[in-house]
Amino acid sequence: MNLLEDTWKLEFHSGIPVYKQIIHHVQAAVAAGRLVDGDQLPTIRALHQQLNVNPNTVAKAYRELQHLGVLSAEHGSGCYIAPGAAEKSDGLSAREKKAKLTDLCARFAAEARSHGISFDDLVAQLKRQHPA
Amino acid sequence: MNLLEDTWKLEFHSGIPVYKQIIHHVQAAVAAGRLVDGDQLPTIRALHQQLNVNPNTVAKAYRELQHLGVLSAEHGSGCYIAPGAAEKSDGLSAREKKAKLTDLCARFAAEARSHGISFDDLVAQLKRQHPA
DNA sequence: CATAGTGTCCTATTTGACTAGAACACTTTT
DNA sequence: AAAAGTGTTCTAGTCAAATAGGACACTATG
Repeated sequence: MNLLEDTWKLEFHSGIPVYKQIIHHVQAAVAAGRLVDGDQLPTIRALHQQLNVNPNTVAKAYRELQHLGVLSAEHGSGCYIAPGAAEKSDGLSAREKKAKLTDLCARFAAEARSHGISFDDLVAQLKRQHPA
Repeated sequence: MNLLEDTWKLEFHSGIPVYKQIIHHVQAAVAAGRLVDGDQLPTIRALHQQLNVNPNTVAKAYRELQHLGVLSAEHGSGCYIAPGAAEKSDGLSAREKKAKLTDLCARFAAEARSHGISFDDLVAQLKRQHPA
């Protein structure tokens, strides 16, 4: 499979950082089974050229994916999907996951508001509780 | 009641902006009934002096509180709790609300993670869905 | 009317996240 | 060995949010 042939619709003005969008694309591909253990990912320079972003931005995304355990970067060779990467997500497709995420956020925000908790407090507390 | 006598433990290194902490303190006091309609809040300069923060930081908090409808600022006179401010929050005390918030965040994060949704996606989606 | 006290506005300064560019270090291939 | 291709690292540049400092406008009090 070749990620380069996909339509990576990066949204530069969505407020979501580009490097996180890249992460999300890869995670979705892994979750959907389009990328499996050992598959080689597009080169940092290849993605940088295709997406018109800085090589370092792609590198940051790959670095974080590496830290998440979904990819293994080998210096001088390339980046490959790490063994067991698919197990780090459930079997939902990207669309299903997005729908679930939207629903989850809606319920969460509604419950918080019903308790008189402000949205900002919510995010602040979430960040504080976040393990990593 | 006198807010100045309270222990306003501002956490400067918590990642939560100071002005939001001030907002939270006032909201908690209103929710707990320690502040009622017509009560005068500490002067911007008084709070600035007590908390060792810039007057403008306090002003920003008060401005936002005013926008939230919990306080009414009268130019040249002072800031007062707006009528009906208490109705904007439920009957929980600050401590109870905080406990509820912590619990809510924990359940939320756990559910998201069980679906393979990353924490950052969570926050990004929350922000996008947030009406205001 | 003058003075002191009040909220408001305008303009930096700081801080952190994000992105960018170039040089470096390692592997593979020839 | 040499060359090309790879990930890595270092040093800025950009932008927004948060904070800071001072000047302004209004009100109450004497």
